[in-house]
Amino acid sequence: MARTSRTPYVILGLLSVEPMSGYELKATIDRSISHFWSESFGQLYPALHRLTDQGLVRKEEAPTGGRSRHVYHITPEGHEHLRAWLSEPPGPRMVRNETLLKLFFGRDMEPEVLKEVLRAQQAMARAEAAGMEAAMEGLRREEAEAPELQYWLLTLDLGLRSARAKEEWATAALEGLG
Amino acid sequence: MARTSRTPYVILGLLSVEPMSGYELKATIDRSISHFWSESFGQLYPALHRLTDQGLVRKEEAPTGGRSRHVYHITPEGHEHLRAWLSEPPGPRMVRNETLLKLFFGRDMEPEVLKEVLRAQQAMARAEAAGMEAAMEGLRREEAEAPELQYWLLTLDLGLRSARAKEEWATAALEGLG
DNA sequence: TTAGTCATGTAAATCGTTACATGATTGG
DNA sequence: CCAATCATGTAACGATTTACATGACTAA
Repeated sequence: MARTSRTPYVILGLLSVEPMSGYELKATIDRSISHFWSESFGQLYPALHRLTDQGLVRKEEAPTGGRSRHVYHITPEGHEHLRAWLSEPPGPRMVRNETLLKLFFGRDMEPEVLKEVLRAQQAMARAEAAGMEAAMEGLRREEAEAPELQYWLLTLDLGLRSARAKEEWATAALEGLG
Repeated sequence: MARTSRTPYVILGLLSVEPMSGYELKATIDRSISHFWSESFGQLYPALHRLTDQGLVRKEEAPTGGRSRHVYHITPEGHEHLRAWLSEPPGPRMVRNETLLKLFFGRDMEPEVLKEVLRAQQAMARAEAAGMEAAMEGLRREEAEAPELQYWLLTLDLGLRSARAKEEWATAALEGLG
């Protein structure tokens, strides 16, 4: 559990790029920052209400036909709030890696199971790296004019390098196990 | 939040190496798996009680003078339970990286603040890599005979490679920003 | 004597996921 | 007509941290 939820900041950040509905926020999160962040509707909708009460976002009714739809806009105070958070140095990440936890106790695993876990990690890392590369290419093509492009690429680049490191690690580990 | 807590498995895993008290479990976690896992007393003590009720660990009174102390031993059923969990393929990790979240919104940051964040990441990654190397050397020296050695080194090796990847990423990013 | 460490525990508060509930629209 | 998608929300449950409470032993 984080001492304070980051959900409001994710919302403010995304709304600073473009006004959106809660549903669209969820879709955007899943599409563009899912490699390092996730949110559920159960967090998003209540957070949007709180942000509205605090005057950090403004709600606008924008129904599609008879289908209700609320588009949220960031307010100047909201933008200020976002910038204040961005200026704070990020605290120490909370680390919880279940795969490493299992490997740490690898002595109690069947050698074949252990190798399978590593092969799975290797394959996943390879796929992840390919995904990052594809996403980077896609961004460069489709968002060539976006002023945020370099920042978005930055996050993908760490994902790519991490995935490659993980793949090399799994490969080396499998070799080491014979 | 994880659907089901991993705390009991961490406990079983560590107790499979050596019987320990709750306090020692916490110290061991902080010392040897802190680079990929953490637990708090608020989780550990209740979990130890539950595990005792389930017969997966056995409690033994081992006071130090007038200071109460409970040493927990893993039972055969506990070991079975641990092995069953280890055989399950690890699920997809939940990803939440606050630093990347901030960088994603880097357009709203002062360029100097952004660079400072990256330099801090670079320094942290360098220190982390050095720490991993030191820990690996330490393990190789002090736990040379431990049958778990190669598994422990495995987790440190991923930490080392990831730290290096991060350092290279931060360096490249700083160059890219001019 | 006092700070630090060893040692065990609980309560409050919050965070976050999952499941559920509801209803309109669109495309096959 | 039916499934998928768009759209908004709540309730229940479990996970986790933080703060608090208590007390003994140890070394400066």
